[in-house]
Amino acid sequence: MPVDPSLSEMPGHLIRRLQQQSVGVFQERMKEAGYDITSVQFAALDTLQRYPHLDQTGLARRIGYDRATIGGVVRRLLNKGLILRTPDDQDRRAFRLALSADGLALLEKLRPVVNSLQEEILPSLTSEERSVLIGLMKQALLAKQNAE
Amino acid sequence: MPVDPSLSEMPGHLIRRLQQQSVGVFQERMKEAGYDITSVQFAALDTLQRYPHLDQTGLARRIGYDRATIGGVVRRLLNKGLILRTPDDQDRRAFRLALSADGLALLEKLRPVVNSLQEEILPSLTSEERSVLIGLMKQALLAKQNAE
DNA sequence: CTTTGGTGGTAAGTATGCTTACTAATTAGC
DNA sequence: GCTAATTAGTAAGCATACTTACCACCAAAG
Repeated sequence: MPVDPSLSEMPGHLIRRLQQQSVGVFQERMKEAGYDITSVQFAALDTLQRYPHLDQTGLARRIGYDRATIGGVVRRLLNKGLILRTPDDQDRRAFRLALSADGLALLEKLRPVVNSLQEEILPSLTSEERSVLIGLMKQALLAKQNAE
Repeated sequence: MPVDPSLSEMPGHLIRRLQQQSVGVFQERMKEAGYDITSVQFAALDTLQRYPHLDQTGLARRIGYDRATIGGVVRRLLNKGLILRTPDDQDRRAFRLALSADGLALLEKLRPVVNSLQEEILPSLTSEERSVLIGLMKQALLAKQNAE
């Protein structure tokens, strides 16, 4: 029983549904594993480990968030004690972000959970199909990034 | 310059980025055309035209929203005068939803805009690639729906 | 050195989306 | 026919995400 013939053909609708399921799988697995972390928060932690010198705007750009949105994410991660926020020496408007010891420890525990959950996001796809899908999604995104 | 090698390989992250771009394209084109309608609201209007007898929960199920979320969408569409909400004869808990005359007229004007915008959501993909991507997304979603 | 433009961060407002909890009403079980 | 389990809708709370507007500050232009 297809949802709606017309809507179900629209990429925008399909993407939205996939996003819902993706977030749902992530939250479910995290909850099962006993962690209280969203996919957005994981992306922030992961990025801060790889790029420790980022300020908030840099972090937002790198993961693709809005400057305003990242404020809330950073605040919640600060409240959980997972990151540190120190004023920039050169620029008194900016704050440099870094993982705390707790944040680093948590991140390393999260990685295997996150990695194993990736396959569940796209169930019923063979690994070839999954690779094709990932490749196509990257292609669609890259064009956008180059356009700016 | 890829964003982050690891994150950029994760379907969940790619899906989220695609969703952002999809919504962004939709809002941009709608704003240009002079309409104040979100993609979610369009999906609701479209579905109500095809299934006029739906109540809120039925509408939510059909498009894939949460029961709680649809309440806000319905309220905003009501405020704009685009839909009608009448108590159900058989079930005094439920409300039947239908397009208003304004809603129907607006929907017909929106369709061409929405249809032409679908291709922009996945730029730099050939129509074959787009078809493959849509097919794979549908496949990944169908499995989920069958599982419930 | 000052004015002007751009940038970092926050605040407020709007719109999804979820969970949990609640009320009211319906249905199923006995 | 009454109780128990479901269901429709709302409310409250949390977490994205966006826009616009604002303040503080930096950087370039004259």
